[in-house]
Amino acid sequence: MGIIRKTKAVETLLQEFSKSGTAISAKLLIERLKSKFNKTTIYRVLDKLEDDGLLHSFLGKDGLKWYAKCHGCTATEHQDLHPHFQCLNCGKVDCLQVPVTISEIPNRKILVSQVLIQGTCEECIK
Amino acid sequence: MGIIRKTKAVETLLQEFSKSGTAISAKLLIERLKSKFNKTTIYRVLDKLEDDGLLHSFLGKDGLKWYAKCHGCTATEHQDLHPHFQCLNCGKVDCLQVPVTISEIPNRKILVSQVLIQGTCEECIK
DNA sequence: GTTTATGCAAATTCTTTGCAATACT
DNA sequence: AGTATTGCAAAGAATTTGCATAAAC
Repeated sequence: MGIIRKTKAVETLLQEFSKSGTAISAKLLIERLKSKFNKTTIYRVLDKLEDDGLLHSFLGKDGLKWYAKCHGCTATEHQDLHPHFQCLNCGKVDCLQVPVTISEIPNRKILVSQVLIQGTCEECIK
Repeated sequence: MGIIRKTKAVETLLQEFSKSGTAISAKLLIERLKSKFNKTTIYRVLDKLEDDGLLHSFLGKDGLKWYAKCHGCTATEHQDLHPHFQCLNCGKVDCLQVPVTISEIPNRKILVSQVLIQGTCEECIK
């Protein structure tokens, strides 16, 4: 909630997502930016960016929290439900734009759906 | 791997899954069975049951490991990829039998897919 | 100047490991 | 008897919290 201040940590993290295009785990970001920012800061900024609809998160089978850029989300509604693909060989997580169809479920209201597909990625399949 | 001994812990855990029909988190099982078994035992038995194709696991958005009974899996292949539904109100996780369609992804080999749908469950929607 | 973000250390939470004791076949 | 399982305590790993300092608006 609230306004996002354009601090160094916020800008740096947003840059990481812009230049990568894939999902990135909190752990990886902490490792990558440990000379510049404290891990607590990274966790807090990621959390805030998610709150404000700039990132969305999901848990990989590795138990780590992964973040990716949202496309068309707002602070109140996370619409960007694209599936994620995690390579079981190299661990990389990509955002996919393939459609996932989930039929209506009687008596239940669907708010969010999280699809994690696992397999072998483009690089590792070679 | 190896033969599953029908120990009390194994039998008790399998019973929990039989009588519930829903997915159950390791944490909940530990809480529920803490007078009978050590948490280490519960983690280890769940792990073994998964290895042997009797249970499968996934991570909820809560960061907890959830387990559910497999249908038609073997120790070598986990075929039971039904989606899970987690109620954001009461936290309960159900196994659903609705179909999920994921189209082929070029240059990638799909091995596993995990679908977690979140929303409001039958009870909480009333 | 006031509010919000940051860094550090410590605490939390879930899960795993080592090892001696116990139970299973 | 021999092997796998169990319990307990301690270790691990990721994340969160409290609080004083620093930066943003």
